[in-house]
Amino acid sequence: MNKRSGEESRKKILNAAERVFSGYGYKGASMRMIAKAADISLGGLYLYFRNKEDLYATLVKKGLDDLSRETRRTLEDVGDPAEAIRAFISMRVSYARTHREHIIVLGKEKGFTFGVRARKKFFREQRRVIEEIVGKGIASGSFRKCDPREVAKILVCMLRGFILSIIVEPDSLFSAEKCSTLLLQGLRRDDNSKSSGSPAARAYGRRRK
Amino acid sequence: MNKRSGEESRKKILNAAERVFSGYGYKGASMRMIAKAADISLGGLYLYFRNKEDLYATLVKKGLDDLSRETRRTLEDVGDPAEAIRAFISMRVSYARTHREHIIVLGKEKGFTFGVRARKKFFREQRRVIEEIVGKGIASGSFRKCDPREVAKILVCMLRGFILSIIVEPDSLFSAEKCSTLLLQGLRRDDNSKSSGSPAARAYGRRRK
Amino acid sequence: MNKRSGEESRKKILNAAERVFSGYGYKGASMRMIAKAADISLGGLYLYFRNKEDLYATLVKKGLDDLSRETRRTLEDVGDPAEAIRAFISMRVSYARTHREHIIVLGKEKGFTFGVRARKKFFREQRRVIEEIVGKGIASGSFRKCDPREVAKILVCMLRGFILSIIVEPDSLFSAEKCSTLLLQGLRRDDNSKSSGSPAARAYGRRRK
Amino acid sequence: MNKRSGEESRKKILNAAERVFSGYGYKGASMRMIAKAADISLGGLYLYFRNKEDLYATLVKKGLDDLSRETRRTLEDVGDPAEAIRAFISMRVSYARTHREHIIVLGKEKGFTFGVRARKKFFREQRRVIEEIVGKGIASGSFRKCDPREVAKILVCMLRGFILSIIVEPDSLFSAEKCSTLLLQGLRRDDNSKSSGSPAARAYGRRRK
DNA sequence: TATGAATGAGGGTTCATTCAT
DNA sequence: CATGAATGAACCCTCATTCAT
Repeated sequence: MNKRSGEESRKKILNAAERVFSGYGYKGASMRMIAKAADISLGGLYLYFRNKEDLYATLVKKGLDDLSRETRRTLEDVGDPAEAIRAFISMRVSYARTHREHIIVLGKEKGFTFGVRARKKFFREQRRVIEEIVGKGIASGSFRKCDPREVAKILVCMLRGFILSIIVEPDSLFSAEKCSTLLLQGLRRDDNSKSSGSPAARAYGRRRK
Repeated sequence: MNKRSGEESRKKILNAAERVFSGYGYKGASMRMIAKAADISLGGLYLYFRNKEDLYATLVKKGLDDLSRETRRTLEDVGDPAEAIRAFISMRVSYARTHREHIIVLGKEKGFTFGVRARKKFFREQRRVIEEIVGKGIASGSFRKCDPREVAKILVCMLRGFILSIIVEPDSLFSAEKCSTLLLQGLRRDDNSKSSGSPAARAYGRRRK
Repeated sequence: MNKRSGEESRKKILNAAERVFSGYGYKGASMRMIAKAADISLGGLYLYFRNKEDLYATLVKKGLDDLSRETRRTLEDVGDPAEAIRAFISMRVSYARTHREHIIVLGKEKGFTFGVRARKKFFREQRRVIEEIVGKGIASGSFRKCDPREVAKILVCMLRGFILSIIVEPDSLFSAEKCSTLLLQGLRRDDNSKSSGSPAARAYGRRRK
Repeated sequence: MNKRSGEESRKKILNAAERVFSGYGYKGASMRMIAKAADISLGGLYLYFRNKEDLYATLVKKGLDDLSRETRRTLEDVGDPAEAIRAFISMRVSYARTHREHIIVLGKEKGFTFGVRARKKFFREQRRVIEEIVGKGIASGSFRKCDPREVAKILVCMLRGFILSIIVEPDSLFSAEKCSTLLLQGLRRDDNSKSSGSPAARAYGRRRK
């Protein structure tokens, strides 16, 4: 009967579920697969989680909480905004690489509210953190004038892309260092100037409705 | 009987499938839903596509081809590297916004090789295009010295993140303009210098295995 | 693939479901059993009925409608109240015997509204019919004074018991003739009198709270 | 650990089981529900009862024994047959009303022999009791000539219907008084006569096979 | 005596796919 | 070309029952 303590089983299941969900997506993962991966019976899963969604939601919550904590920890000792940006990117990239099992391709279903909500909140927080850093950078004069909100969106988006890439193109990942440098220094040489918007770019924008 | 020409039916199906796949994900979409959306019988689907995977793969291929074409078209007249970068980002963002139904949350299954392969090839091409632009920029002296491959990876990753964000956080999308500017000019003020890599960032990298 | 016309399959399923439901009860019957009994695949069931409840409800509705029609037909030509009572009982008993498969031990579940509602309506109608007959009998002077509503309740109850007995004690069923006679003539000899309520009966009623 | 004496636990379980079975039916009730209602562990149930069926059977046996005892007690002091009939009906109706939780919609399964057997025996006994009363009534001249067996069947059937009605139509129950009176006096006025069986009734009987 | 974690068969339902028409 | 009835495997979940503690 393979008796173990309750907490132990719960953890085994969460571990297995993480692997399976991350490998097959929410819909693609079956409770049977998870049970097998956790070396527990099918029914056993339901002793610890009300249903598939509950199991998934627990996993998501745990993952996001962990990442939130890690973010706070990373930034608490860093004063310089540029350093903070570097540290943030470095941490997130490193975390994504080492916790690739946390990455779960989200399912789309009616009433699949929890995961989405938690994720939104998480990303809102992350953006706020970056906004603050950038804001401080501008205030201190070390960053040029720009819209901190927009920078935050871009950074978060990029990291989202990085995470997705880990799954679909793990052999083409960028380095955190290079990414930070690019973001901080830009592509142009220093003497270059500031035109915002160009004929070609606008042309495309117009061509499409 | 709903007679139409073969080609017409095929198109109807592809259109419907795009809508349905993009709305429910690969696993979440059922052949029945697609058949209904295409106003064709369930069996009819199988006259035009061998199976669900085939239908999906066709869709992906079409989408990527279209985007490839669009990319070439956008860049063919642009000489200046900075302009090219702007144009590229602008086009991709604009395209993603207007073709959000092309975006399909990818399914993961054993033997789901085609979509992945095609996608990889597409992104490899996209990276090559950017590499070229950046390479030219460096050669012409308008860009600072950097690794074009790495820049390409970063840009592609960012756009991937943007696309995913359209689905999961459509209210927090960045603007192409701001993004281009950030990438070209960077965050730092011009007089700032070039340290690559910092204590804090490296610290985190080390803390984790 | 065992192709048949849709209507044919539907009927086959309804027939099988009637047998299985009546033999095992609502909960005790499984869709698999029904499918096997109908010589159709499990999935095939769901082409004709949305779910188990729908299948059951269809069956109940059909049965009650049929019985309602039969009731009307039986009574439309009968003028004399006593004859009507006899005819009614005779019909119901005979119907129950020949359609024992219609009898389904009702399941108890949350949200199992349909069957219950339809049944209630049916029995309300049946009581109304009897009330009318008894009312006419009293008016015409052939029946003694009594409460037609109460008589109706009693008769309907008795028939309900009969139906249940068919399932649980098919070897101890009463005859419609004898039953009618008892109801019409009563147990006592004519010269006997009318005391309503007796010491013993009242005693029991009081003993219990 | 919730220590109590064995007998106490047994009773708690039986009480809980009665409530749960009567509320959800045999199939609808789960051992978990019963355990929870009895405030005992799931495994604990199986210390007192071999399995679900055993628990159910015990309950049925207890209920029927109780009712048998009640029946004997009610009738032991009643001499007059008419009074006995009244008392019997009154007791049964009153008992059913106050012990509605004894009523369990019976499950039907293969090998579900016990409940059925006990019930059959019980009803056979009940019929015998009534037969005796009616027989005495006829012998003493207070009842008209009729078949005591048939009367017994009818009465038992009616009470069975009453019990079922408590569950499915608790707002349409007849009164014991009125029922007794109807059975004793019949519907017809005294001067009415004796036809046993009528064209209409027989017509229906013949129409159906 | 008592617990509750564990099992696995079986429940209702969906779905990609096939095929006679 | 087109239909839609039919299939059966697989899905999520529940349940009676067992057994180490």
